[in-house]
Amino acid sequence: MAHPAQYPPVAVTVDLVVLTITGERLCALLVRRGIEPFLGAWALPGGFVRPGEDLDEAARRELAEETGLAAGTVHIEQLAGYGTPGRDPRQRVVTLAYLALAPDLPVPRAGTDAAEARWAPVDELDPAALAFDHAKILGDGLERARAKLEYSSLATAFCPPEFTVAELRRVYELVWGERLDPRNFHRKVTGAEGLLDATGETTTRDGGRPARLYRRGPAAMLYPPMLRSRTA
Amino acid sequence: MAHPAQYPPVAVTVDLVVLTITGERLCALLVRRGIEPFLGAWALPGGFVRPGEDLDEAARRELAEETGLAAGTVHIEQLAGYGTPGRDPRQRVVTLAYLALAPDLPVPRAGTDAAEARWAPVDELDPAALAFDHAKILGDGLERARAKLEYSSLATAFCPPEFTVAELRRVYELVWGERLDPRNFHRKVTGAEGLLDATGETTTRDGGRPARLYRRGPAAMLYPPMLRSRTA
DNA sequence: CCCTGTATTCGTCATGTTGACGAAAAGGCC
DNA sequence: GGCCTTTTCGTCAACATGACGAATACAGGG
Repeated sequence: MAHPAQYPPVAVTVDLVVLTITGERLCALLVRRGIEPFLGAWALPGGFVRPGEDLDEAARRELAEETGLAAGTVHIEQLAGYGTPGRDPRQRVVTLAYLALAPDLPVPRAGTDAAEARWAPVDELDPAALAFDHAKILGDGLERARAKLEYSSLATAFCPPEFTVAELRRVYELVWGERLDPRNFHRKVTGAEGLLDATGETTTRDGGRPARLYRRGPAAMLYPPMLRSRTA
Repeated sequence: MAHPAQYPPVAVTVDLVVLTITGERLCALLVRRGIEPFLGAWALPGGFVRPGEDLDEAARRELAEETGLAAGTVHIEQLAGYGTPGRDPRQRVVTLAYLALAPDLPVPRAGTDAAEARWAPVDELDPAALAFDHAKILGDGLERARAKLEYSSLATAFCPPEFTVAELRRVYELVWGERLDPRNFHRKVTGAEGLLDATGETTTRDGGRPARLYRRGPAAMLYPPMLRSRTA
């Protein structure tokens, strides 16, 4: 390992793939760039890692800045690193992408560096319009989220603190873009140990027969996994 | 996004978790550090990303330098980024860790910056003795490998080009540290579509009845997954 | 106040997969 | 030839899944 000083400096940033479900759509948080390069283009929220700041810390700070969201209520995890030379025309920039999942959020506020922010439905978004290599990062984030729904309790991160089985099912349906049988889904998730904690309350906000309300259970993993239909 | 120049430079490195199976053990490649800090301590192989070099490219280059191995025969994938301030006492260093899996390899040669290199059995390795935060990186790499055996064809990356079902089974047993029933394992992997391509040849190198030889099939994913026994 | 519509929740049944284990096949070795 | 080893093929109960019927429990409208 040679001494670092011989190499030109590299800037390190974090970028966020923030996903939420608003109404009937899976949406990603985008900000409109207020500076060059890609001035005016839509991009993932993000920013430079500050001196003395941990990577996770930087990601949580950026999330709070862009969404005004307390970090306690959102799930956040590292996604991957991207550092292809030339991905930022200004200089060498290596970015650590993070995946954040949140329940239905209010309209995002514009951050300090972003002229504007919006929730973009992922299925009607033109990936080529995104700045930098953010289309690839967003795609990787979506794939990670889709895959993790299978074997983890990640889907509950899209739900408010108390939710019904039907609301959880809609998370799966919207993220996977696939319809699931309500009865089999109900049997599966209520049978999975540690996934759901019943509150004892019910709600009729979905119409029809009152549905039991649940909270996130202690289990992080879903066993046995809930497998997507393979159309192989 | 503010301009990068206002922040002090950050060095970017790649570190490698290289795993192989030698004889009856799962081993990780370690190098003894020839310079400060942690002079004389064991560490994961790695080095600085060069200007104009992609991250994956840097990982493959380091792998080749440390093992003398053609990149074609080993599986390599990005693991995670680590950038906690102070993880390198010299300056701020963000590292991108990569996971590499290889079939049984010759004794590694010492790299340019490493005084010495060895295959360390992971089950009798003192994690606290590793330099930097390499114990955590190694642990994350092991967990990634263990998890990916479940739902991918990754185990074949530990095998030579032609292998028997029993050899593939031993990969699972050594990585998971768990014994698997030979008959059920055989049924599972020979039934998994696209996982194995029969060569038509057989071998008796494992003793006993001649075993059919297979090559890696086209499938990257293993469906349905092979689940570890949950001792929950 | 009853009737209808809607969504949840509980069952049933055929099908496929897993885990545990018996037993035959096919070589090496003495 | 007899024995040992390991692979490979079957069997069977337990379990999970997919498809679907049916009862339950509310809201809303006449």
